[in-house]
Amino acid sequence: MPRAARGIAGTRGSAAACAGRLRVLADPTRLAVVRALLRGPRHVGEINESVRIDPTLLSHHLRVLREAGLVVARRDGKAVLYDLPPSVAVLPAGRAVDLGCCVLSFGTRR
Amino acid sequence: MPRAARGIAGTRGSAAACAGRLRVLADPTRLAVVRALLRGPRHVGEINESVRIDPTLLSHHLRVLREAGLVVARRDGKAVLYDLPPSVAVLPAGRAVDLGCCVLSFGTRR
DNA sequence: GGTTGACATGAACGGCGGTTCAAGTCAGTC
DNA sequence: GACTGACTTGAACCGCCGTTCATGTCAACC
Repeated sequence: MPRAARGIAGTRGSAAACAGRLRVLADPTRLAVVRALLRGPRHVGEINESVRIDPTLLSHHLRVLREAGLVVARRDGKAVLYDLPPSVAVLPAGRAVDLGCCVLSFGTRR
Repeated sequence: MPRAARGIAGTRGSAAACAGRLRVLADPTRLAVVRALLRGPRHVGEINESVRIDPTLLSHHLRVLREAGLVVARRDGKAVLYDLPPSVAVLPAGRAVDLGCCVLSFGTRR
């Protein structure tokens, strides 16, 4: 288990947990994934149209996000559909994620 | 220069820059420092009353925050006073920091 | 049931980042 | 101007994290 996810599990609600979740998002790929999912559920292939990296690498990043509870996955036929769990997506719709300890909101542009 | 700060300097405004700034905050100590400064300027000694770590280590973290532009320092006699630059501290007063690419807001409790 | 397409998982490598230790700077005080 | 107090800087260690390569799984299709 990655350090960030383990930190979250072990210290839920503490400052360390907050830093742990931020650490999960402190990666361009994972941040791009979350921002893509803010616009709605996406298959892995669709996500990769945004981030454009080796699918294996994307899968690893998705695992980190999953273990941090920042995304959820479910099978959709041959593909897998990723989405933000209700606890993470907050108003204003498609513009912010709730990390529990803090809220990360993105600008109106883009 | 730390990777996070270098990433910011080299890719201002991009997703990588955003991730870089998040990475700077994705550390319990640095997060605690910023949260302490949200309540107003503090000397290093005062900051350390919040975070309780080796002063040398705190100094290193403060340097990372400085190089990321998330804090500013100025001499105050024998001590050094740290503060959030105006561009970073945003409304609601003492509750959020503006990273340029996104805004990080903290809950009302604590 | 074999094949293909779409992802996930495991192992291993390399580099960055947090920490520590030792030394340096800067400003007051005697 | 030596001394102390408050930080800062530099070098070095080492573990974690992002990446890659190789392999495994799961579902649809023929």
